[in-house]
Amino acid sequence: MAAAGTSDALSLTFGALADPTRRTILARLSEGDAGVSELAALFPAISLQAVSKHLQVLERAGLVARGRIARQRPAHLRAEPIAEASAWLAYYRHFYEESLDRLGEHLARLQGAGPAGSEPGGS
Amino acid sequence: MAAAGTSDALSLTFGALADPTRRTILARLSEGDAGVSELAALFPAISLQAVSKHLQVLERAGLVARGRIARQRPAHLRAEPIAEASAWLAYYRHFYEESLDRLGEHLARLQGAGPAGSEPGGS
DNA sequence: CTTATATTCAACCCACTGGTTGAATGAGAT
DNA sequence: ATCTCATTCAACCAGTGGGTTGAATATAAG
Repeated sequence: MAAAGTSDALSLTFGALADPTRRTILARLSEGDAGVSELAALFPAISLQAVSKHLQVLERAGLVARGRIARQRPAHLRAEPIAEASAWLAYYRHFYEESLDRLGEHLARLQGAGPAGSEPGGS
Repeated sequence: MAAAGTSDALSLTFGALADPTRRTILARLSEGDAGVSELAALFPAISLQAVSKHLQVLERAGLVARGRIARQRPAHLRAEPIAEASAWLAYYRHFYEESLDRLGEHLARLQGAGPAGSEPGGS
């Protein structure tokens, strides 16, 4: 069902973001463009082809654009869909801001413990 | 292959958000708690059981908590995972803010001005 | 032209997802 | 106890998703 290619932009974006490998790819891309092999080197456990597929998912969601330099097809981060997702989430902001008032400690944990390893935060 | 129940919180959250039906449920819940039948009434096209399953997905992601009032199990919005997702996305904020503000920044630089940048404000 | 590099295509596997229907459970109402 | 409403469980189906391997397609370099 769901007609296979008919998902809306938000669903594509959240769907693309729902995978740790892809989030790591985006984090890497946030530090500069990179080709498939270069990205694949970050994931010794999975094949180059799998990374290529991840890139295609990100591309379909509009989160990366691909160029062509020599025989490479470097991926470039596009943040527009992230902005859209962010805007969608922002609607719920007052809910968690409310709970932040009551649960300051929990907030500290959310922001401090944060995404392990692969996630952004470095540099 | 992801070991079935081993996804991290962020993946569960984004995964739960990647479905329009579930996003609609959350939107409805943002206006007040509701039971399954009440929520199912919003989706004449799909069965009550399907809605119940969606609720379970949202629950697994921590986006809703369930209570018990009479013979109903009202769903209640929990925004903490949204806050986490928001925090993750926030890392990429400067990318889209940059493109929105690129012209302004460029002008500021030409004038030798300091940290001009327009206040993010909204979001 | 041949070879090496970078990436994609194709076929396949299996787990998970979104949906269905039908039966089972839980808890008020009578 | 029985009936009824609200919800979940169970079995099933088709489609998708993440992964694999092997072959194919550019493009650069010798």
